[in-house]
Amino acid sequence: MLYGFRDWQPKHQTRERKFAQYQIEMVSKRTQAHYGYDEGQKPAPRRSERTRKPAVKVDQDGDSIASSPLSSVPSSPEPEKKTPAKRARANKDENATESKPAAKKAKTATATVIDDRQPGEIRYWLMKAEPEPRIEKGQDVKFSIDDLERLRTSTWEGVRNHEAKKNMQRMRLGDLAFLYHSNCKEPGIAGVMKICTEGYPDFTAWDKSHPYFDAKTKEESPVWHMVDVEFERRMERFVSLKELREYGDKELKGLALLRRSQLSVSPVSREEWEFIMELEKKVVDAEDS
DNA sequence: GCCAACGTTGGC
DNA sequence: GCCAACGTTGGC
Repeated sequence: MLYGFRDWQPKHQTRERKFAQYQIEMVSKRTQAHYGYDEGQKPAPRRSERTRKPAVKVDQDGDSIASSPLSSVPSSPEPEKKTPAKRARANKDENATESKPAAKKAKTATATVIDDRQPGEIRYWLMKAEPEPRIEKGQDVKFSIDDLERLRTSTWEGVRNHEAKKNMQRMRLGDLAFLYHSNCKEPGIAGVMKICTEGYPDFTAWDKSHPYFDAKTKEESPVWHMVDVEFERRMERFVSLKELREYGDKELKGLALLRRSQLSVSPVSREEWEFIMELEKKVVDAEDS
């Protein structure tokens, strides 16, 4: 398993070395290829478990750590958007929440984010992908539950919104996420995935040929981060946005997907997660979809 | 294709 | 720091 880029020292370490700092168990081929990972040298699983500090410092827009070692971040680095991004185009809200007041300070100081997760606690997320073909810089950025089922694991690159990135940085190994189909004929939840690496720099951001290239960022000081995800299962039945909205003023009143529709990576509370899992089991009439 | 809701940019 | 113009997301 990858434990993230906490100790990453961008200027002094080779890519291979950086990669070796991870604990690897289930990592997408793309990540393996990028960091020169070789099966034969798989590091022994580090059980030491990461010790998490109670509080972390993150700059206001959640960037935390981008230019400095992640050490101060509770978790991992930040994610990004788009390759899979294909997945949803980025989100924008990040800054929204961090908002201006915070932003101002951020430049000069860091805001403290409390990592109040209990030991062993799992958190839940929703990540948007675009299942229908869309060409960006000559490449099709579509990504659906079918693709993930075939690949088994995938990077989740391409997120170019700070708030979404921050959410990815808060992810921990073993967290679960809904794969949501967006910007398509029938938007809704298509499957469940497991987070299999914590955040690390999104290497597509400095790849000129990549659809999600961001000319303003550099490998020496990554701004965007991503995670790797693992296919868990398809939903037993597709749970559409329309159906979720039926509970928008009740059980799912606080669901970020409904309240912040432009955020591509958003949190789901345990109650919301369990409610949606129950919804999945419900038998629906064809016309009811 | 339309358009609402935001986010970003840049002039002042 | 304000705010108009513009760009993007994403449902419909």
